[in-house]
Amino acid sequence: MTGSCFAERLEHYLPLTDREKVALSRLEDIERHYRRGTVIRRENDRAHDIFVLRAGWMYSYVLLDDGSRQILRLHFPGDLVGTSGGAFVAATDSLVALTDVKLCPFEKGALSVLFEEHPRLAALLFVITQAERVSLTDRLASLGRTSARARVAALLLDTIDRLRLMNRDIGNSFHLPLTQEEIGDATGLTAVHVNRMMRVLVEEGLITRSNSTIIINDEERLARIANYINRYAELDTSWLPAPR
Amino acid sequence: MTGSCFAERLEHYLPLTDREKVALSRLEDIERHYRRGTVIRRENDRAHDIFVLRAGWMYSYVLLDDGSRQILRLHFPGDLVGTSGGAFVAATDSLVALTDVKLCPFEKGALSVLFEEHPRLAALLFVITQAERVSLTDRLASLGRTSARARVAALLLDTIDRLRLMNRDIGNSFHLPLTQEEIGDATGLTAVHVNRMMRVLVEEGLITRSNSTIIINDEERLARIANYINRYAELDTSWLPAPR
DNA sequence: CGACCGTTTGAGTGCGGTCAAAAGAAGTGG
DNA sequence: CCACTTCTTTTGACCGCACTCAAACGGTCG
Repeated sequence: MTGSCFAERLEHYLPLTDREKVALSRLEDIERHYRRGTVIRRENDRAHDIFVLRAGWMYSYVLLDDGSRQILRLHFPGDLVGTSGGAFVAATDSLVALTDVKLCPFEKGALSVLFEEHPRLAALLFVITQAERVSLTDRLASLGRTSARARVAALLLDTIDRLRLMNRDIGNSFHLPLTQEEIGDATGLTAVHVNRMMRVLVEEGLITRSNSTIIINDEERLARIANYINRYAELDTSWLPAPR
Repeated sequence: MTGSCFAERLEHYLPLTDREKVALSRLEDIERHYRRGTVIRRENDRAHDIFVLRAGWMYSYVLLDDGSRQILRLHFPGDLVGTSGGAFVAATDSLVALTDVKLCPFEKGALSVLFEEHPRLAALLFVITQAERVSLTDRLASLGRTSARARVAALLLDTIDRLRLMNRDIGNSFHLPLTQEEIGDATGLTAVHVNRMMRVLVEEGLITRSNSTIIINDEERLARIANYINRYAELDTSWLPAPR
């Protein structure tokens, strides 16, 4: 164990050298704890830092002029969070802790060292960023061209597949600490309609709910109605430079 | 002039060294021409190559099971196209030429050299990828939380701002070679409703149309109703490593 | 135990979709 | 260069999915 959560995630795609692991562990020198509901950073705040999410769930969102909210992405342990700070002086989105979280902030300048001394890690970072971009385009198609029922289904599937990345033995159920309001803000629906769609999925036997635990009964059929593709299974790392 | 279209784009953010320019020009060694309407690459094709778009417009899209199409992004001269190929063996989207185009394909392995020998360029590539990711999240909020009228307005504004990146003296008008069907597929609307919304924008005096030329009469008000932010104006390159 | 937040359900509305048809523009072949 | 076809735009009438508003119910945390 290197103690680096991010290294652990990256090793799913590629075995890392010791030097690389040490470099990555630098990003997690500082660990901070935040309570459920804490706003870690607001849109337009200065974006000095990027974060490694070590434990707990977060999400990023934007508020529109009319007061409505769009949740841009859920974040799970092992994720790099607030990466848009790498491109802009001011944060483009807000970050909230959905559960209690352990978060490791690092200055974006720390990436500079990575790019200079660890070209393979930098390239892997690029690959992962591309995968996230593709995941966003999947959601774009979901919001633009699929029904409310399909959007809710897609959110559930995306969530379980991403949880599986860091936790192999999840099976077909997981705890979902999102309110229906939040599911609505992620899928572009109202809380009321999310409720109805969840009930429909239950009635169709596709999922089961008890409290905030979701059981996915028929993953294949759910994926078909949601037009969902699991993008996280396999990345192409064949072209990366040699490790240092 | 280096002859590299991509280098020219990057110099808007950062003056490049001669060595860097030479490295970038490698990516444009091969230039191919395609006619308007040509499908350059289909979803699930092998994604060996990434492209520099030298001239003309393109777009990337996905088809859903029910036959509907979501246009994921428009591409303009100076853009890197098909970058998702960097992360996946098979293409995640299809690429089509909207006008006649000049396109420079390069193997994704060529990026490896960039990461090893030009850390600053690699980091700049990372920055630009992040900016594109943010642009996608803006569209996500647009599709998820804004009206049809606002979505069409946002598409027009995003287009003109991106054209301005490579062509300073565009003013407030541009030629839009998209059909209303295509605008619909980009904004998650039907062609019929796009037509209606365009007419509304004209009636409100916000834009003027003649043939396929768009004049933006009141950019500020249009941006307000569209909830639009120009993300391309300024990127934070302060943290990048030293050039080589 | 009460206050609060989230879930659930019902009734009615409206934005954007669907279907259809006609007019206009652009490409194609003789 | 014209006749024909096909694609695109435009407009009208109607429909339905998802939204709004409202109220009741249930869980949870001071």
